[in-house]
Amino acid sequence: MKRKRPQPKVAQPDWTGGQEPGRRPTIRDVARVAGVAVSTVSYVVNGTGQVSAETRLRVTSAIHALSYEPNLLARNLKAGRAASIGLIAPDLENPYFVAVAAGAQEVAQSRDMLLVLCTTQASPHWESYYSHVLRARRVDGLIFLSGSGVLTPSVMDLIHKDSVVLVDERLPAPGLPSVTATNRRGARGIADHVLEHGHRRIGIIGGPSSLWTAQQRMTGYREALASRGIDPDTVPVATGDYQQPSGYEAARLLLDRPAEARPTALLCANDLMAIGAMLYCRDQGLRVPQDISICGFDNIPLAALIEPGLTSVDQCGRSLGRSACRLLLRLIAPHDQQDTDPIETDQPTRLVVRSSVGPPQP
Amino acid sequence: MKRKRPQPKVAQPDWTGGQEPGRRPTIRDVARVAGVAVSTVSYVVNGTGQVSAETRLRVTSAIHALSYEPNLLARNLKAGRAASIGLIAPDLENPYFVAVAAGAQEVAQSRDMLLVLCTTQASPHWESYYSHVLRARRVDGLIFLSGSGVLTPSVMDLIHKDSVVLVDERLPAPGLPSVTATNRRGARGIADHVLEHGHRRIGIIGGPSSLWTAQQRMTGYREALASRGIDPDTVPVATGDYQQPSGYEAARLLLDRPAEARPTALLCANDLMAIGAMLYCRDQGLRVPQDISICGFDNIPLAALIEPGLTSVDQCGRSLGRSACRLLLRLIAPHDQQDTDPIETDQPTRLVVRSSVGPPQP
DNA sequence: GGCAAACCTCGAAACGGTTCGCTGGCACGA
DNA sequence: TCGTGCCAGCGAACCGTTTCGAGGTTTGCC
Repeated sequence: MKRKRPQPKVAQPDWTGGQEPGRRPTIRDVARVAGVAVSTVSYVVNGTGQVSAETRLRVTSAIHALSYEPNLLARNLKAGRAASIGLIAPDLENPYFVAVAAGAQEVAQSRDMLLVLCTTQASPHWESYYSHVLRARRVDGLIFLSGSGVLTPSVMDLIHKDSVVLVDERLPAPGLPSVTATNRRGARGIADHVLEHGHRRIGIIGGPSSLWTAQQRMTGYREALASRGIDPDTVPVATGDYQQPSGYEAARLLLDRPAEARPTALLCANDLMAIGAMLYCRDQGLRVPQDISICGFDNIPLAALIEPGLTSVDQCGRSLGRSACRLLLRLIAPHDQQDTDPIETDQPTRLVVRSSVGPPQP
Repeated sequence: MKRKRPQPKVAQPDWTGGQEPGRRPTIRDVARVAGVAVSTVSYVVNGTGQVSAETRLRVTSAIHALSYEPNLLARNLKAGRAASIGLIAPDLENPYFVAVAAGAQEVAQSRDMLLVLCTTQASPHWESYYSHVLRARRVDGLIFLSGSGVLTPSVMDLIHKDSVVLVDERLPAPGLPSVTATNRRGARGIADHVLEHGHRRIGIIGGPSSLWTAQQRMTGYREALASRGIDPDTVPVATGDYQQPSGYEAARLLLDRPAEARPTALLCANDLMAIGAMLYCRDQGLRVPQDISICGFDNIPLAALIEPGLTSVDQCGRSLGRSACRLLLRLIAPHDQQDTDPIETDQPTRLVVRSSVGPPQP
């Protein structure tokens, strides 16, 4: 059904008439019904330009009559931006990531932006895939939570060209927008807390060593150990992937030995792994904290509910997500101050003491 | 900086030259560099049309030279669809919603679709807002999890006109695509399980009565009670909002009375409220399940980790999300069978027995 | 009365793709 | 030699907006 441009537009049936059911009214239909030019309708819709009260009325009533809604795809094409931001995160199993997403969505919502959610299973393949797709879609910006820690050149390239805010990642080359918590200080603090109870045989369950957060937390632990005269290099370490099952396995690795050689405390690089470790202890009949002390990191809601309550380090994911999104929006639209505000943000962490850490068995 | 159409395009600097830093290459730039028509480039990019090997090579190398990426906004405008689906959910605090989202994203990812995540705080205002915005953005379809239960006429209207899959909602007027679990049967099953332990004084913590799931679960509870000769109308009921604090408050309402008048078991319409109730019991020194039995619904991961383990009804949110997304995609692109497959799906639920339910105190 | 400044309104060129229909050239067979 | 048909490639319309420049009408002021 092609029209070969007959008389300009007059031959068209008056929209109110033969509907062509599937079609949705466009600005042109509105213009025709209202008897004005397309541009005038646009001015009315956007509140830009000068339009007399009478014309405005005609247009608005035409809009209602047709129940016209502007096509945002077209508007965005014209504007060159999709009015949405992308969030790239490893998964939604980890409540911490969910909290970050919730924070970002909260800010996006308040700014009439849409949030596109992409999960990568911590694989570089999906990370790079979504980076490109979102870029091609002209999202206004990206919030990037890497689960793999490998920032491929193509991703890095993109980070330089586009508005990207890194969360939980601070590159050696500084100057890239990023939002993190004070992981190292937090880790050092909780390790101090454990050591203050008198533990000397410590075990560490670390995160994926390619991840910045894991490195930082490990550094914090080692600083605390060294400051108490324990050589960090003698401390047994198992590495997990920040997910619960890996905590269980890591605990088995560290604890499956005679009691007198066994660590009396486990420093876990995140809560999910700490909970995995607690589950292992439960299965083995080891009591927490009497037989073994355990601490985590992140302070996910679960930490408060599990028995015993898990001592952890709070880094409010939601607020991190909010900060990331706000920073991103500032990068996109540098309304006022832009070089006054820092481009990197460190959010303080807070030790949350519950009951999973106690003095070692005499 | 307007050009007033001088010589058609020749005056333009050869793209490789003066870059205009911000600009990104378009299909026209590629065409110019490759020395072919725009349409030819399009054919190469999409693999449609007939293009000789030699020309194809010229085009692809131009594409690489410019590192051209097609503008998906433009493509989508032309196609009239955004190649993405919207997910409208109350919030991300409830792990059940997160599971649904994860399932939907999983399917979307496998189909090269983007997932737009919108949270509504269970308010009709945001529900209607996002319905319209997503429609205006020409998303291909919507997955709708209502938190308010009030489907305003404008939302209903949209549901009829667009591809929308309702989750956890079954309208009186059938024929609307929807995905649910067998809430009523599940509720009846878990109530039976509790009653089999010999409880006679029961309390119910219900969900928001405007919600279909809450109604269904309540009906299931009442059926179970009636079948054991307990008049459901005599059973004390408190209504929460499916969130944890409301469970705490509801438990206070139901349990704050002398032991001999107190329910010995609490049927909670979801896990979050059940956990709230457990927290209240913990604060009051009531032991679960010795002093009081508690059960939930949803079987969120927390249910397995809290002490004591929460007996619940599993409705795999992730799989519900997957089904919803698959159904949606089928509605959008009815490739083969379309009326053979049902448009409404009931996913079976499963009773998960843990240790929060026991016999009443003698 | 004349002129400038507002004030409205309109037409048309973008934005960056896809796709339809057409054409020029070539190989083929009669 | 001349159709015929096919293949590659081209040009232009179109998707639904925004926005610029220009034109026509009032209005205000001297």
